[in-house]
Amino acid sequence: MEYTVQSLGKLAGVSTRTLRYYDEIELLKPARINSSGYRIYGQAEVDRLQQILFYRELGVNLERIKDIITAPTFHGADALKEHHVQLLNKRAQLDALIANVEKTIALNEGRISNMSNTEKFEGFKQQLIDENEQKYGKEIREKYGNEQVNKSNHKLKNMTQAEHDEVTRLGHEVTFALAEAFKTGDPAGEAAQKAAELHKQWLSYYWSEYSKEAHAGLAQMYVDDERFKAYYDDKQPGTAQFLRDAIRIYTGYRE
Amino acid sequence: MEYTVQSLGKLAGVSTRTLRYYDEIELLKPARINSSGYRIYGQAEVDRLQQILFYRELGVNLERIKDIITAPTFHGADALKEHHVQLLNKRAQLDALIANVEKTIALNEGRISNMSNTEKFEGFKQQLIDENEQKYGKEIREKYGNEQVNKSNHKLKNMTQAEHDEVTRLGHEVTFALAEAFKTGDPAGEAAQKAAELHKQWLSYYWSEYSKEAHAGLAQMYVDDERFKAYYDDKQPGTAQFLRDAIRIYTGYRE
DNA sequence: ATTGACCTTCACGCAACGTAAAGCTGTAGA
DNA sequence: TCTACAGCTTTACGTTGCGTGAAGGTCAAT
Repeated sequence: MEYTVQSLGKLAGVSTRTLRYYDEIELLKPARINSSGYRIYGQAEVDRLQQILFYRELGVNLERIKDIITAPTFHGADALKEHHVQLLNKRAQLDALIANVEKTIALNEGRISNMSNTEKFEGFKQQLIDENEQKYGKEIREKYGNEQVNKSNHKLKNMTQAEHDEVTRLGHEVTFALAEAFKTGDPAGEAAQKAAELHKQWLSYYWSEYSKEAHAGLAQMYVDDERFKAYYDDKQPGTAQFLRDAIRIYTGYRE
Repeated sequence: MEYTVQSLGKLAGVSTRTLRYYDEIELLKPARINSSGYRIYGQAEVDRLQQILFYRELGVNLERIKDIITAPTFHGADALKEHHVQLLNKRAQLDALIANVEKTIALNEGRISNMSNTEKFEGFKQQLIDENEQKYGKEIREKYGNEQVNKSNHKLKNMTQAEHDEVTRLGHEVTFALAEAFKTGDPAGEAAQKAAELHKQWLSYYWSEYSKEAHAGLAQMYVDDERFKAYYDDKQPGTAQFLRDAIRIYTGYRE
């Protein structure tokens, strides 16, 4: 089956402008251009568009979608499983929001007597910030100084929902890549270095400025600090140390 | 309890920039400005912000949110119930999307053998309907009752491609016949009555059950509502009113 | 008295399209 | 064969909802 802009748009529920735009930014090129200059799409493009829309639904920006699905390492089947996890997350968040609106209605009707202002905004954002601050904030401050953490908080505070989703997604990617790399056993190998790279990207959402030294220092902290260690070693003991080694090599700070 | 931009932002999970922007567009003004020019928000603003975020979550644009919640007819409690309905809809859509991704995974793994291209976009398409809902749904509901709109959505969702093509074709026919009839200037004439008849046929694709009263009511809405009026008056001003008159005669509801 | 985290007002930037404008193509009907 | 008219093209400016400095005032603590 072949599609023109209009028929594909109708099928997928997007505008023709959107398809032309996706062509323009090289996110989704038509299979071919016919003799009259019309864009003609085939089955491969239909499937690719589906993938694109999954990512878009999760709030990933188009530039990153392009990077992801054009990467040589991209594996459609894995991506779908990741979508599945993310969509379940999203549904959990939606459930929280529904609980919120139900509670607010109950409050209005006098069926319950009080509701804190904090509760009134539950479900709009994941409460990653507070959790992080409570669990690790204090000790990180003590050991590694206030400055970095403050800056980190500043960025987190001003993060949009989309960015927040993005950083969560990146976090999952790091975990996944790290688990894969761990199997190879080689922290200098390609897989491990890719994981370190992803970790840097993830980190740059928390730090206003990146430095290799700080990155390496953090990696050491992952090993020193029991909680961080537990987090990374959760499924595979030794992962925290493996990550530290990979990052040391990545940053060039080997001692 | 009083809040500054930052504390309110933190509470609600929005950036300080967002709050200043909402002030700028008069969507959410602070309760007062203190002696140093700082924005100070109180409880009323907290509650209003919650309402705003509910609407925003549902994809309503800020201009419309402003119109809705500043309208003299606005009733917070009713709005919350509407949010509840909409959020449940959204969850249903999300479930459809999750079903989609699960089915796609099953297809990839060979557990099922086929999946139509239409199915591959299920759960995305639903969004289009939601958007329509948000744009027009609420006002139509308010004015003309809930039932009709719900039924309309249901039919639209379950339409096959062929039916969809047919309804589109019929829509064009209506437009064409109406333009022809308009030239005669006579809403009781043969041409105009033919157009009204076509309009009824077209309508029956959206409504599960036709009634003359509802038909006449809709025709009146075409004149009352600016968006619909603009649609029909696009090429020939006065067409909306002409159609209403023709339908009134056709249905016998001359009031 | 100096940090440093608050706050303020401009003002430009950006993603992801929407929306004409101006013109070519393909085919169904007079 | 001519004429509509939907449907395709490119070009280009407009819009929404903020992000992101810059330049500077405020407040509490050191």
